[in-house]
Amino acid sequence: MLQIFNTLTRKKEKFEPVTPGIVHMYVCGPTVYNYIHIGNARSAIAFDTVRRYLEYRGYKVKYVSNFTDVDDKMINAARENHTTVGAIADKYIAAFMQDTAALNISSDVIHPRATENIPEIIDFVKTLVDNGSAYNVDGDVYFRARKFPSYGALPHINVDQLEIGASQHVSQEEMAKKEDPIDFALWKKSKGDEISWESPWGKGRPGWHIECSVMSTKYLGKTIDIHGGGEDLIFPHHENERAQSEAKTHQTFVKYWMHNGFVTIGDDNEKMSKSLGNFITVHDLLKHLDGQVIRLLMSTTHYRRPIQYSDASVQEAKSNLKKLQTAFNNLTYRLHNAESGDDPKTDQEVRQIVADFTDAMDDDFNVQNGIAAVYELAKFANTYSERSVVFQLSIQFIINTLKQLAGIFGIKLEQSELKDDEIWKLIHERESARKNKDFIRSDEIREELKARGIVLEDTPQGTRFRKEQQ
RNA sequence: GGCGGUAUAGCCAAGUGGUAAGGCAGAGGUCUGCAAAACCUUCAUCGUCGGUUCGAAUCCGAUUACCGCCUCCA
Repeated sequence: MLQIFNTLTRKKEKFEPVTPGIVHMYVCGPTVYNYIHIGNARSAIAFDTVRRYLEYRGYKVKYVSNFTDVDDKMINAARENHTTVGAIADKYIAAFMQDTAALNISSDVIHPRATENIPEIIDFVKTLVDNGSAYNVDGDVYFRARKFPSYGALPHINVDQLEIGASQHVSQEEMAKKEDPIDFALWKKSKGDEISWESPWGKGRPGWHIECSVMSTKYLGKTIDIHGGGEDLIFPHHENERAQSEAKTHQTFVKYWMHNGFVTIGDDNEKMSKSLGNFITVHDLLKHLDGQVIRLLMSTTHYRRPIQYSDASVQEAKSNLKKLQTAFNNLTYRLHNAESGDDPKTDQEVRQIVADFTDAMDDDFNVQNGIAAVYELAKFANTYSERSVVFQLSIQFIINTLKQLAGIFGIKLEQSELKDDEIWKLIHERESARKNKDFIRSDEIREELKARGIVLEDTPQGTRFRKEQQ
């Protein structure tokens, strides 16, 4: 039985989607005014891993993740670069697609943009104004938060105990306009020449929270199964989404709220964020690091725990990735020297490991126990592939299983191929040199190939090769 | 000030009452022409203090430290 920790109830709950067999999930995406940093990547990876596991469990998943492509930061970025908000968005959305592809995040995602849903946003806000949930003050529209009975339930806060302006991000003018300090903007009046749209309240643009409510309900329906994002979004962003959505539809907005922990960095494990300026972009990281390493590091940390990003954690992920690839290579190599048929006892042991994996992952995506099962399978694979007699079908079964389970973590296991004839010649030359006990020549060849990134390994079944990763 | 999270070996980390999974790094070994890879062995009493219990990392109380949120944030 799959259980998910719901931020709203702070409990693990049995997962039962609204429609049996189908999961509707929405994950808050980035504001596209810069390259994404590894904190953004963490969120995308965490929920992509959730998605892959749900699919493994047989669910069909419809996945929506937005791009916030208009807000103060977008406007400032456009101004600084003497270009348009749209151009900034296009540039960084393209970069986002590249970066997330390198992290092997599924591309089967609907990516709506706020600016492409303006009429729907205006309609949504209009409904809230009409039913008394929101009010217009001279072109700015605010939501009456206190009027929503359960306001504060998601973040578990008592509205009266909020320290007004604690984060020091709200201007005096804005405070003066609101009926109540906790009210939040649905629609922002245009300040002169900045990007804007016509609306019943004059020229303006959407507030931040409204886009997610609009796009979530538009693409996935009034009640969705999973809504995800970083834990910094719990309040106010997700609480505001919940309030405004339910004030409009009078139905539960989200069944399971899921929030991922932060990526921390530095000796004091400080949260990585764009505003703190301590961020590493995925774009830069990929220049010298295999995306699969980052993927493994992040998908094997439980989504609610912080990830300490450091040289040590990257190194560990590198080693572990290599471990998986090696086990896969060892098996694949041995496939050529296997007896036909299968070995039921081996298959049974593999199935047991898969059962352990599933048990772990069913428990709120307990990936540490899940990956432990995968490492056990890798060890089992290595031991098996060194047996004197192995069976093709069993090897193939282990390969398929290893590939499938690693795939849930976003790790692609593929057979490396050597297309270069010259390299093959050298490998064959070395084999005959070894037969003639000409170890000087054979070591020479091994060194030469190593310098070209190809490592040779001698086994009882012959010489095998692998490409050395960077 | 309010709310929440975390504290387990050098590092990452599992574990919700019965005498501490797994991984990385380290050490020793097997295998190998030498290697590589793999495999085997080895490496902690769970922040501190007190309590409950036959028995606690696990429950209760207190305490300390670090991190996060309180309308920019994944």
